[in-house]
Amino acid sequence: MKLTELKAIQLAELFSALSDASRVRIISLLIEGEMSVSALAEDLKMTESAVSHQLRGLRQMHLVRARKAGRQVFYSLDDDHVYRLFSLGLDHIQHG
Amino acid sequence: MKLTELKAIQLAELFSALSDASRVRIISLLIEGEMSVSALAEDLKMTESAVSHQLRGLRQMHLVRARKAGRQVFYSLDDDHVYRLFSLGLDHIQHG
DNA sequence: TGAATAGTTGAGCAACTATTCATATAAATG
DNA sequence: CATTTATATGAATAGTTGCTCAACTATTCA
Repeated sequence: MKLTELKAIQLAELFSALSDASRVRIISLLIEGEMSVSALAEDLKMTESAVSHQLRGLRQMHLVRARKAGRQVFYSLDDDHVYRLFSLGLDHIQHG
Repeated sequence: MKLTELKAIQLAELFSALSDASRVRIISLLIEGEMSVSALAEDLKMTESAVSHQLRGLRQMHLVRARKAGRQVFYSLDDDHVYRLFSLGLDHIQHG
């Protein structure tokens, strides 16, 4: 499979979005359903600022989507590719 | 999906292995079949040292496997999870 | 055995990343 | 309007990563 340099970079960027344990845990929570920034922060025992910074990256990669409701922002998974990548990854680390 | 901290770290490490354009291009070449370090280096226009460093990481994550033949070392994909992660990733960046 | 070839490895450095802290914005509340 | 609450953002910093270079190991061949 011959990849253009551009596609290689884009693929690497996609996987980079999942290459940090904090982001992985954020995704794992969002698989259950949408959550606000502060709920994520509390659950993950991270500051809201740190969570917000990470969500920004995930948003830019179109892995999560934001819905504003009053002063809260609820995040959810943007499409099911994310969930499938996640499951495949789990398969690999479990019996790999 | 509630993840243990350990699994979150392992998942992040797996995706980290694919989070660099050089490694992505290495994988994309190995999808076609096994290749020696120097063949990879030539194809990717990287030094053999740089390729070798990257292959080490991929080996440690069990994404590639090494077969020694004389003084050459041929690398190939370790299992089909890699290919499937790769394809899903491509799906995402193409119509995501 | 000695020279050449294929690959690995460790140190060092530049570039990047994740977090914290302080500050800013925006919406609800009094 | 002023205050509080929820989130976002920029700068600073500590830690990580990917490359190069030099040195090393292992194998082949003369």
